[in-house]
Amino acid sequence: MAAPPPPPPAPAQSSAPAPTGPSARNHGYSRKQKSLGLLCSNFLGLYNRDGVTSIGLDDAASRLGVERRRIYDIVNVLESVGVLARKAKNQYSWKGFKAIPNALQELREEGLRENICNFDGNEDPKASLGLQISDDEDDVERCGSQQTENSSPNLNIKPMNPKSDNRREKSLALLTQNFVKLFVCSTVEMISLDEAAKLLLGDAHNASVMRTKVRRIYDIANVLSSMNLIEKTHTSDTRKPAFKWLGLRGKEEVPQETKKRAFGTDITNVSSKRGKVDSSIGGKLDGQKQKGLVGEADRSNLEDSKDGSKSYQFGPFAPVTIARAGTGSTRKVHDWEKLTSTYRPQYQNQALKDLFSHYTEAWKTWYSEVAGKNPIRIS
DNA sequence: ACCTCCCGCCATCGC
DNA sequence: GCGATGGCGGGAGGT
Repeated sequence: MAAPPPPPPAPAQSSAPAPTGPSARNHGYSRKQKSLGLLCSNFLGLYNRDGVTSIGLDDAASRLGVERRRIYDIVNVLESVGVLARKAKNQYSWKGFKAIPNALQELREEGLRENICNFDGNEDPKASLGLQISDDEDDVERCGSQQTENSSPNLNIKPMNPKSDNRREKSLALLTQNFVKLFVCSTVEMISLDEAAKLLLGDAHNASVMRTKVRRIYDIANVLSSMNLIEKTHTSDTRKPAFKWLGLRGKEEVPQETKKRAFGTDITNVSSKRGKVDSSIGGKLDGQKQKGLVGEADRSNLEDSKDGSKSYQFGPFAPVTIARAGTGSTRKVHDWEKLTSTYRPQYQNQALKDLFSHYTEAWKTWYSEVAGKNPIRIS
């Protein structure tokens, strides 16, 4: 792989238990520091900048201090929404957030074509959602097995043979796309976890299958929420976990970071083993209040952005402040059609770049401090 | 006790 | 045969 930057005592991919140096401190280990969402935020912070066109998985893994397996996870969902495109083995090309609108548009069209949509939040979704969500096991009857295959340019994973199609069918990427279609193709703004699970799996006749899929949904949701495409919440009534679509608009309300898990508010996934904390790195991070690199930069930029009197709309990273636009209580924010056409153009504006450069600057600063004085090098 | 979801084993794929 | 991918679910942290 590339010259491994000295920083993170490289958590061995999956080798020996890497005896965490001097007895791990007290700032005990916390899963939050290793969430997929956080990892994704860091990943984006690392690569979302000018000049980055190609991303090497090994490079990403070592920079982020995680094993490849985790990189595959985020890369798969990022690819599903167009941010990345597989180029070759170990190589992905960075498309950036500006590619999201198109990707979503395509997913939408695809979904409409497949007749996935139009279910109303309240009704029994399964009925209307014609998702090609065959449940495994007896799924052999994959519908069309290719629907996803022939459209989206970068949403796709190569054309596979019918056999591997089976695998593809259960892939995180497909699940992600279908999950997104749920929102993009309908007018619902919020979908509860189990609703989503059912929609994406058909009625889980099998509890274990369901549990597994739910795990996947959590995975997906974590990265999507780190991009602010969705927000984790819970149904007002039942309090059941749910996901709110933020899509290309902003949020209208600050997602209280105080919530259980505030993705993108902490930095790094440095240590590796569960139950361990890299004393050196972890400690420093701790001390430096690695907080908010992403989340905050994000938010603060919102400020900067408002200055950006330039009429530009924020995308996934929409500043909370700005997003307040339609404070209407009952906004069924889903004029997708309008949104896409409206946002697409603006997406490629300078302001967005500024926002991210600021954002990455913060990361860089932290990185060089914590990780050792070495500047970041993008492959 | 239930919810979340990290972790890494191991089946597959592609060469 | 081998490295790259990534499905999958055990089980531990979080609430």
